[in-house]
Amino acid sequence: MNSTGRDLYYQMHAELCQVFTSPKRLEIIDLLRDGEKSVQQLVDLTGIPQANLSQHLAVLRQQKIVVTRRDGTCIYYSIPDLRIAQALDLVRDMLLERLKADGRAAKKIEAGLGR
Amino acid sequence: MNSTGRDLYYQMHAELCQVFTSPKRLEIIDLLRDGEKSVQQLVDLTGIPQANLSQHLAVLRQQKIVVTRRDGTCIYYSIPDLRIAQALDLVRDMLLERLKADGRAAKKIEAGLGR
DNA sequence: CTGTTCTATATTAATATTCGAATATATGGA
DNA sequence: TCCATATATTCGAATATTAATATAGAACAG
Repeated sequence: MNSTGRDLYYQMHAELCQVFTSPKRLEIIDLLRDGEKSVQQLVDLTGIPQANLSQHLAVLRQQKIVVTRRDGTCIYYSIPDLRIAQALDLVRDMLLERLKADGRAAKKIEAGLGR
Repeated sequence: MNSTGRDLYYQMHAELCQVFTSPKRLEIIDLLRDGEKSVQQLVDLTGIPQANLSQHLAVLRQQKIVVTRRDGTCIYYSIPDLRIAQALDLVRDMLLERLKADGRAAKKIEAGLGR
Protein backbone atom coordinates (compact mmCIF):
# COMPACT_ATOMS: atom_id res chain seq x y z
CA MET A 1 0.00 0.00 0.00
CA ASN A 2 1.16 3.49 -0.60
CA SER A 3 1.96 5.51 2.44
CA THR A 4 -0.92 7.90 1.86
CA GLY A 5 -3.46 5.12 2.11
CA ARG A 6 -1.81 3.62 5.14
CA ASP A 7 -1.56 6.94 6.89
CA LEU A 8 -5.19 7.70 6.14
CA TYR A 9 -6.24 4.34 7.50
CA TYR A 10 -4.26 4.66 10.72
CA GLN A 11 -5.63 8.13 11.23
CA MET A 12 -9.21 6.98 10.82
CA HIS A 13 -8.60 4.03 13.09
CA ALA A 14 -7.04 6.28 15.71
CA GLU A 15 -9.97 8.69 15.53
CA LEU A 16 -12.41 5.84 15.95
CA CYS A 17 -10.55 4.55 19.01
CA GLN A 18 -10.71 8.02 20.49
CA VAL A 19 -14.32 7.15 21.26
CA PHE A 20 -13.18 4.53 23.76
CA THR A 21 -10.99 6.81 25.84
CA SER A 22 -13.77 8.12 28.05
CA PRO A 23 -15.08 6.02 30.95
CA LYS A 24 -18.49 7.57 30.46
CA ARG A 25 -18.65 6.57 26.82
CA LEU A 26 -17.60 3.02 27.71
CA GLU A 27 -20.39 2.90 30.25
CA ILE A 28 -22.88 4.17 27.67
CA ILE A 29 -21.75 1.53 25.18
CA ASP A 30 -22.10 -1.17 27.82
CA LEU A 31 -25.67 -0.07 28.52
CA LEU A 32 -26.63 0.14 24.86
CA ARG A 33 -25.30 -3.27 23.95
CA ASP A 34 -28.18 -4.74 25.95
CA GLY A 35 -30.73 -2.91 23.81
CA GLU A 36 -31.72 0.55 22.71
CA LYS A 37 -32.33 3.24 25.29
CA SER A 38 -33.60 6.78 25.24
CA VAL A 39 -31.48 9.70 26.34
CA GLN A 40 -33.58 10.09 29.45
CA GLN A 41 -33.11 6.42 30.31
CA LEU A 42 -29.37 6.86 29.95
CA VAL A 43 -29.44 9.92 32.17
CA ASP A 44 -31.28 7.91 34.82
CA LEU A 45 -29.04 4.87 34.50
CA THR A 46 -25.74 6.70 34.52
CA GLY A 47 -26.39 9.84 36.54
CA ILE A 48 -24.57 11.85 33.91
CA PRO A 49 -26.09 15.32 33.41
CA GLN A 50 -28.16 15.49 30.24
CA ALA A 51 -26.05 18.08 28.46
CA ASN A 52 -22.84 16.19 29.08
CA LEU A 53 -24.45 12.90 28.11
CA SER A 54 -25.62 14.47 24.89
CA GLN A 55 -22.06 15.56 24.16
CA HIS A 56 -20.81 12.02 24.56
CA LEU A 57 -23.65 10.69 22.43
CA ALA A 58 -22.65 13.17 19.74
CA VAL A 59 -19.12 11.74 19.74
CA LEU A 60 -20.54 8.22 19.42
CA ARG A 61 -22.83 9.35 16.60
CA GLN A 62 -20.03 11.08 14.73
CA GLN A 63 -18.03 7.88 14.65
CA LYS A 64 -21.15 5.91 13.79
CA ILE A 65 -20.83 3.69 16.84
CA VAL A 66 -24.49 4.34 17.59
CA VAL A 67 -27.59 5.09 15.56
CA THR A 68 -30.73 6.92 16.62
CA ARG A 69 -34.43 6.46 16.20
CA ARG A 70 -36.95 9.09 17.08
CA ASP A 71 -40.29 8.18 18.64
CA GLY A 72 -42.29 11.26 19.50
CA THR A 73 -40.13 13.50 21.62
CA CYS A 74 -37.80 10.70 22.66
CA ILE A 75 -34.70 9.67 20.78
CA TYR A 76 -33.56 6.10 21.16
CA TYR A 77 -29.92 5.13 20.79
CA SER A 78 -28.59 1.71 19.85
CA ILE A 79 -25.46 -0.02 18.60
CA PRO A 80 -25.87 -1.41 15.09
CA ASP A 81 -22.57 -3.33 14.86
CA LEU A 82 -21.70 -5.35 17.93
CA ARG A 83 -18.14 -5.98 16.81
CA ILE A 84 -17.46 -2.83 18.77
CA ALA A 85 -18.60 -4.60 21.90
CA GLN A 86 -16.61 -7.70 20.99
CA ALA A 87 -13.45 -5.68 20.59
CA LEU A 88 -14.03 -4.03 23.94
CA ASP A 89 -14.60 -7.46 25.48
CA LEU A 90 -11.20 -8.64 24.30
CA VAL A 91 -9.58 -5.67 25.96
CA ARG A 92 -11.68 -6.14 29.06
CA ASP A 93 -10.66 -9.78 29.40
CA MET A 94 -7.03 -8.80 29.13
CA LEU A 95 -7.47 -6.16 31.78
CA LEU A 96 -9.18 -8.54 34.18
CA GLU A 97 -6.52 -11.21 33.74
CA ARG A 98 -3.88 -8.65 34.36
CA LEU A 99 -5.60 -7.50 37.53
CA LYS A 100 -6.04 -11.08 38.68
CA ALA A 101 -2.36 -11.74 38.13
CA ASP A 102 -1.56 -8.65 40.12
CA GLY A 103 -3.94 -9.87 42.78
CA ARG A 104 -5.12 -6.34 43.36
CA ALA A 105 -8.61 -4.95 43.11
CA ALA A 106 -9.62 -7.68 40.69
CA LYS A 107 -12.45 -9.08 42.76
CA LYS A 108 -14.03 -5.76 43.43
CA ILE A 109 -14.13 -4.97 39.75
CA GLU A 110 -14.88 -8.40 38.38
CA ALA A 111 -17.82 -9.03 40.66
CA GLY A 112 -20.02 -6.54 38.92
CA LEU A 113 -19.12 -7.19 35.32
CA GLY A 114 -20.65 -10.61 34.75
CA ARG A 115 -22.41 -11.04 31.42
CA MET B 1 -21.10 -4.38 41.11
CA ASN B 2 -20.65 -1.40 43.30
CA SER B 3 -20.16 1.85 41.52
CA THR B 4 -16.60 2.27 42.77
CA GLY B 5 -15.49 -0.94 41.14
CA ARG B 6 -17.32 -0.18 37.94
CA ASP B 7 -15.93 3.31 37.76
CA LEU B 8 -12.42 2.04 38.41
CA TYR B 9 -12.78 -0.55 35.68
CA TYR B 10 -14.11 1.87 33.10
CA GLN B 11 -11.33 4.29 33.92
CA MET B 12 -8.65 1.64 33.47
CA HIS B 13 -10.25 0.48 30.26
CA ALA B 14 -10.41 4.04 28.95
CA GLU B 15 -6.77 4.64 29.82
CA LEU B 16 -5.76 1.47 28.03
CA CYS B 17 -7.68 2.52 24.92
CA GLN B 18 -5.86 5.83 24.98
CA VAL B 19 -2.94 3.86 23.57
CA PHE B 20 -4.87 3.31 20.34
CA THR B 21 -5.62 6.95 19.63
CA SER B 22 -2.34 7.71 17.88
CA PRO B 23 -1.80 6.65 14.25
CA LYS B 24 1.88 6.21 15.01
CA ARG B 25 1.21 3.83 17.88
CA LEU B 26 -1.19 1.82 15.72
CA GLU B 27 1.50 1.57 13.09
CA ILE B 28 4.03 0.43 15.70
CA ILE B 29 1.62 -2.21 16.98
CA ASP B 30 1.02 -3.44 13.44
CA LEU B 31 4.76 -3.82 12.91
CA LEU B 32 5.36 -5.58 16.20
CA ARG B 33 2.58 -8.12 15.77
CA ASP B 34 4.70 -9.72 13.06
CA GLY B 35 7.57 -10.25 15.48
CA GLU B 36 9.86 -8.37 17.80
CA LYS B 37 11.83 -5.41 16.49
CA SER B 38 14.53 -3.16 17.84
CA VAL B 39 14.02 0.55 18.29
CA GLN B 40 16.38 1.19 15.42
CA GLN B 41 14.42 -1.14 13.15
CA LEU B 42 11.24 0.70 14.07
CA VAL B 43 12.88 4.02 13.31
CA ASP B 44 13.87 2.72 9.89
CA LEU B 45 10.50 1.13 9.15
CA THR B 46 8.35 4.04 10.25
CA GLY B 47 10.50 7.08 9.60
CA ILE B 48 9.50 8.43 13.01
CA PRO B 49 12.36 10.32 14.72
CA GLN B 50 13.95 8.24 17.45
CA ALA B 51 13.02 10.53 20.33
CA ASN B 52 9.38 10.69 19.33
CA LEU B 53 9.28 6.94 18.71
CA SER B 54 10.70 6.38 22.17
CA GLN B 55 7.91 8.48 23.65
CA HIS B 56 5.30 6.35 21.94
CA LEU B 57 7.05 3.18 23.04
CA ALA B 58 6.96 4.49 26.58
CA VAL B 59 3.19 4.85 26.34
CA LEU B 60 2.92 1.29 25.07
CA ARG B 61 5.19 0.06 27.85
CA GLN B 62 3.24 1.88 30.53
CA GLN B 63 0.06 0.14 29.48
CA LYS B 64 1.91 -3.16 29.16
CA ILE B 65 0.95 -3.55 25.52
CA VAL B 66 4.58 -4.29 24.74
CA VAL B 67 7.50 -5.86 26.57
CA THR B 68 11.19 -5.29 26.03
CA ARG B 69 14.29 -7.42 25.86
CA ARG B 70 17.77 -6.01 25.81
CA ASP B 71 20.48 -7.56 23.69
CA GLY B 72 23.70 -5.62 23.90
CA THR B 73 22.98 -2.04 23.07
CA CYS B 74 19.74 -2.79 21.26
CA ILE B 75 16.33 -3.06 22.91
CA TYR B 76 13.80 -5.33 21.28
CA TYR B 77 10.08 -4.69 21.61
CA SER B 78 7.32 -7.24 21.20
CA ILE B 79 3.63 -7.78 21.94
CA PRO B 80 3.05 -10.52 24.50
CA ASP B 81 -0.75 -10.71 24.25
CA LEU B 82 -2.11 -10.69 20.73
CA ARG B 83 -5.67 -10.13 21.85
CA ILE B 84 -4.73 -6.49 21.44
CA ALA B 85 -4.17 -7.10 17.76
CA GLN B 86 -7.38 -9.12 17.50
CA ALA B 87 -9.39 -6.29 18.99
CA LEU B 88 -7.82 -3.85 16.58
CA ASP B 89 -8.63 -6.21 13.72
CA LEU B 90 -12.30 -6.15 14.62
CA VAL B 91 -12.30 -2.39 14.51
CA ARG B 92 -10.32 -2.40 11.29
CA ASP B 93 -12.78 -4.74 9.59
CA MET B 94 -15.63 -2.48 10.61
CA LEU B 95 -13.82 0.53 9.25
CA LEU B 96 -13.08 -1.12 5.94
CA GLU B 97 -16.67 -2.30 5.50
CA ARG B 98 -17.85 1.16 6.25
CA LEU B 99 -15.51 2.64 3.68
CA LYS B 100 -16.54 0.05 1.12
CA ALA B 101 -20.19 0.90 1.71
CA ASP B 102 -19.36 4.54 1.26
CA GLY B 103 -17.48 3.59 -1.88
CA ARG B 104 -14.84 6.16 -1.11
CA ALA B 105 -11.15 5.67 -0.61
CA ALA B 106 -11.67 2.06 0.35
CA LYS B 107 -9.54 0.58 -2.37
CA LYS B 108 -6.65 2.85 -1.77
CA ILE B 109 -6.58 1.93 1.88
CA GLU B 110 -7.50 -1.71 1.64
CA ALA B 111 -4.92 -2.53 -1.00
CA GLY B 112 -2.06 -2.14 1.42
CA LEU B 113 -3.48 -3.81 4.48
CA GLY B 114 -3.65 -7.42 3.40
CA ARG B 115 -2.47 -9.95 5.95
C1' DC C 1 38.78 5.42 30.78
C1' DT C 2 37.27 7.65 26.29
C1' DG C 3 34.56 7.84 22.55
C1' DT C 4 30.59 6.12 20.04
C1' DT C 5 26.11 4.30 19.41
C1' DC C 6 21.58 3.28 20.97
C1' DT C 7 17.82 4.53 23.82
C1' DA C 8 15.21 7.33 27.36
C1' DT C 9 13.70 11.56 29.53
C1' DA C 10 12.72 16.66 30.34
C1' DT C 11 11.09 20.87 28.61
C1' DT C 12 8.16 23.56 25.96
C1' DA C 13 4.73 25.24 22.57
C1' DA C 14 0.86 23.98 19.97
C1' DT C 15 -3.30 21.55 19.85
C1' DA C 16 -7.20 18.78 21.60
C1' DT C 17 -10.48 17.12 25.13
C1' DT C 18 -13.45 17.56 29.10
C1' DC C 19 -17.06 19.55 31.79
C1' DG C 20 -20.60 22.82 33.28
C1' DA C 21 -23.57 26.65 32.23
C1' DA C 22 -26.44 28.78 29.26
C1' DT C 23 -29.00 28.57 25.24
C1' DA C 24 -31.28 26.53 21.23
C1' DT C 25 -34.24 23.22 18.75
C1' DA C 26 -37.95 19.85 18.16
C1' DT C 27 -42.14 17.42 19.25
C1' DG C 28 -46.74 16.92 21.15
C1' DG C 29 -50.62 18.60 23.69
C1' DA C 30 -53.86 22.23 25.57
C1' DT D 1 -50.31 29.63 19.27
C1' DC D 2 -48.23 28.79 23.77
C1' DC D 3 -46.28 25.62 26.96
C1' DA D 4 -43.84 21.59 28.62
C1' DT D 5 -40.72 17.93 27.80
C1' DA D 6 -36.80 15.89 25.53
C1' DT D 7 -32.59 16.51 23.31
C1' DA D 8 -28.71 19.17 21.13
C1' DT D 9 -25.38 22.90 20.67
C1' DT D 10 -22.25 26.59 21.93
C1' DC D 11 -18.79 28.71 24.75
C1' DG D 12 -15.09 29.13 28.12
C1' DA D 13 -11.90 27.40 31.62
C1' DA D 14 -9.22 23.64 33.13
C1' DT D 15 -6.62 19.84 31.84
C1' DA D 16 -4.26 16.52 28.79
C1' DT D 17 -1.72 15.10 24.65
C1' DT D 18 1.60 15.68 21.01
C1' DA D 19 6.05 16.58 18.67
C1' DA D 20 10.40 18.71 18.45
C1' DT D 21 14.61 19.96 20.62
C1' DA D 22 17.98 19.18 23.67
C1' DT D 23 19.98 16.45 27.09
C1' DA D 24 21.09 12.33 29.75
C1' DG D 25 22.13 7.46 30.50
C1' DA D 26 23.71 2.60 29.25
C1' DA D 27 26.49 -0.64 26.88
C1' DC D 28 30.25 -1.70 24.17
C1' DA D 29 34.81 -1.17 21.44
C1' DG D 30 39.34 0.13 21.67
